[in-house]
Amino acid sequence: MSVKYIILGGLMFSCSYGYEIKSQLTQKRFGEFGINDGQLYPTLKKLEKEGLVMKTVKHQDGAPSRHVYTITESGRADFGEWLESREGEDRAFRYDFFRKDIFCIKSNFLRFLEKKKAIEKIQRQIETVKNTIADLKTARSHMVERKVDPLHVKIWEYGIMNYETRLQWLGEFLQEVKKRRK
Amino acid sequence: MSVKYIILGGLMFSCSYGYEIKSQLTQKRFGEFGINDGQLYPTLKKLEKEGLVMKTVKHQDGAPSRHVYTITESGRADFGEWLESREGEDRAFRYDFFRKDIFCIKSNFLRFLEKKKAIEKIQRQIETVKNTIADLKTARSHMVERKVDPLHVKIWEYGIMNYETRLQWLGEFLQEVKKRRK
DNA sequence: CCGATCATGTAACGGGTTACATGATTTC
DNA sequence: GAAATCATGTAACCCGTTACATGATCGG
Repeated sequence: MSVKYIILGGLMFSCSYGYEIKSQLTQKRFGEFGINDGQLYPTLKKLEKEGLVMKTVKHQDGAPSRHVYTITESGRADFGEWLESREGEDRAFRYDFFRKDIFCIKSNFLRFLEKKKAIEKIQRQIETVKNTIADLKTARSHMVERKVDPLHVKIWEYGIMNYETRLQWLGEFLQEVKKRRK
Repeated sequence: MSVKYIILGGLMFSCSYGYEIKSQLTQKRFGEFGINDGQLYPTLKKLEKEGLVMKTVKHQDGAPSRHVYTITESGRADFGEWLESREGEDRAFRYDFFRKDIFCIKSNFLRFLEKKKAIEKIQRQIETVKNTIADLKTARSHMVERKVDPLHVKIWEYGIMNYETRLQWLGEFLQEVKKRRK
């Protein structure tokens, strides 16, 4: 469901076409954070069928045509409703990150791994997280350079804070594992 | 895929049956963090078909039979391989929480909401997070009382740390939004 | 001429959720 | 007598990913 509103939200700023939506997301967000084609194009079609967006084909000579989508009044209404609603902001989602964080799930079963291997696994994760933080910070300074809306920068900083928390916890967790005899 | 290994990992400790696996997860993890039937039972069947677990039906008089599953050697091997592997510990997952955190996604579009409503939304989220932290801390003290493995408590604490980071960020984010003119 | 970039799509699969379906016993 | 608990399952659906498929232009 979120992809629908990521697209619709993008079209709230200005009309656009599939390829641009995709590249804006991947460029802005540094790398893997994109929409895959297999979801992007069918979603756009579906939104059109539902009357939330309107398509106009823009022919270009010497280049493939662009299917430019514009958000309709009904699309704006749908988006506005979603934005205002509490959908997805519930307490029910509170344990999500446990279930979805495979490193956390594995951590619960660390006793089934030799101590040495367990320690190595945590240390590897620490390195990964350090790299992630570095990348996020690089992206952050690019955002500041490009004078991106400070609110968007602030949201990005939430990512950095999250990974810094993770790094701190990993350090504590590593000590806890090292303390164990077996 | 994670459900497979959550089940298999549980069976590494001791053999069990569907209903018990389910209630252990929901009880231990406080509430909504369970497996739904629609996934639990088919997964158990699939694991049996793959030879990773072995089923024995335990008749009880005056109660429905229990289908008790025991992990096989091949199941242990499969689980051990997964646990040792780096599967799911990648950098590729670094932006996951942005995409999957609907409050974050909405935050990017806050300009399309009246300032007053945006502030209310953030304040509501702050309340939700405060409640979540309180609940997680209650669960934590129950764990300590029940003398749960300190490693599991430490993993639980990661959840608490995460939500405390979120709370801190929300406070900063609220200030940022309040600063804006429109 | 090869690979990158621009541009659009479809088909198949996989994992998870919701809802549906059954039925016995125990507790209030 | 109703509701909760114990216990098992299926069917349909939704969202997302991977892989496949096409084709033109531009830069090296």
